Amino acid sequence: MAAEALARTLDTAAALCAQRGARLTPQRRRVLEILCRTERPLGAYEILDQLREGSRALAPPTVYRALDFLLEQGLAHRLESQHAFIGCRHPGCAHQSQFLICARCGRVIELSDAGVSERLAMAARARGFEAERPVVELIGICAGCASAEPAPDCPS
Amino acid sequence: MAAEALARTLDTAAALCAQRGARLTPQRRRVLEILCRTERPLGAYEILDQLREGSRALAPPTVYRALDFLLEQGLAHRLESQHAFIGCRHPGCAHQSQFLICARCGRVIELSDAGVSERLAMAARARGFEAERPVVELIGICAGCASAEPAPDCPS
DNA sequence: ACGAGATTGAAACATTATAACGTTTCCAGG
DNA sequence: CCTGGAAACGTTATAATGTTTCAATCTCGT
Ligand SMILES: [Zn+2]
Ligand SMILES: [Zn+2]
Ligand SMILES: [Zn+2]
Ligand SMILES: [Zn+2]
Repeated sequence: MAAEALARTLDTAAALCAQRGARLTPQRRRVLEILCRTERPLGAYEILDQLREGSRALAPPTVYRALDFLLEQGLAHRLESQHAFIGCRHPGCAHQSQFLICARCGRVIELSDAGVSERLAMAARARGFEAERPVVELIGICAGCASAEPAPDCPS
Repeated sequence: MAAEALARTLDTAAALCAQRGARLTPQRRRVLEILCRTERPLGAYEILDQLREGSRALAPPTVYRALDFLLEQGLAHRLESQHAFIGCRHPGCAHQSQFLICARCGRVIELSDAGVSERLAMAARARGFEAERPVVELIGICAGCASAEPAPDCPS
């Protein structure tokens, strides 16, 4: 994420937390910044490595606690299929997300497609199931990678 | 799964594999049986524990290899949000599944809702994204648990 | 029988995540 | 200003999940 957009995202996050009485401490803010600065999703231990830059010795719970907070506040998302985390692309707006995850370049597109959410809700309701936490992730090939690469059946 | 249904599922699996030239070895068959006999999804190490009953000392790769085979053949599914595996409820029929996972009792309903699949495909296609492996899991409360328990806002 | 390829056994290792416990920091009320 | 309770943080150890590696064995077509 570009520097300006990053600053704006962090400001939005701070405002949201203030408004909710939640504390976006320096450490949590730092984790959010690391997440948002990166295009790709990051594993907890990758975040930890970046947090440690500057010779501080931090342990796994530190980063997992910060992530729990960010997930609760809707400032970050967990990609279950990747065991990784990503900064939310539109924090504040309550949203059910779907993720398009490129298996080649690792980039992620965060959607909030109402049609998909509705269909899922319908399917669940029809079985008397009350959905609380949807996990919708499509692993595949993004537009950029599809055009940059030869077709799957192209003779090299 | 009841004994009869289990036997039928295993026979179907054997027939499918034979037809494809894939080898449903005793070990793989045993893992499939463990998966299908159980209502709930099972972690790899839970399966391993059951495989070991009879004092054999098996290592993790044994069960992961069997699971890889079953996943490839569409005889089992992996629940990404649970780090667990489940036997397919309708093997043979090519299908994209969605899973309703009860957070209370652990039971799983495997859907193959065409409307959901289509909506997802549309949303992806609109972004030039070619989905290869969909992960759709709704965590929530199943009908049985909802009726058995007091409402969330019920004063105890 | 022979050999290529698939399957299995076994040990070590890598990665991801949490439990448990103590300390520090923050903030509201006295 | 004190002070007590809650939230946040530090630290160690450990649980849970998944992979690499290499050697031994089995299967099947020739
Ligand atoms: Zn989001
Ligand atoms: Zn890509
Ligand atoms: Zn299935
Ligand atoms: Zn239930």
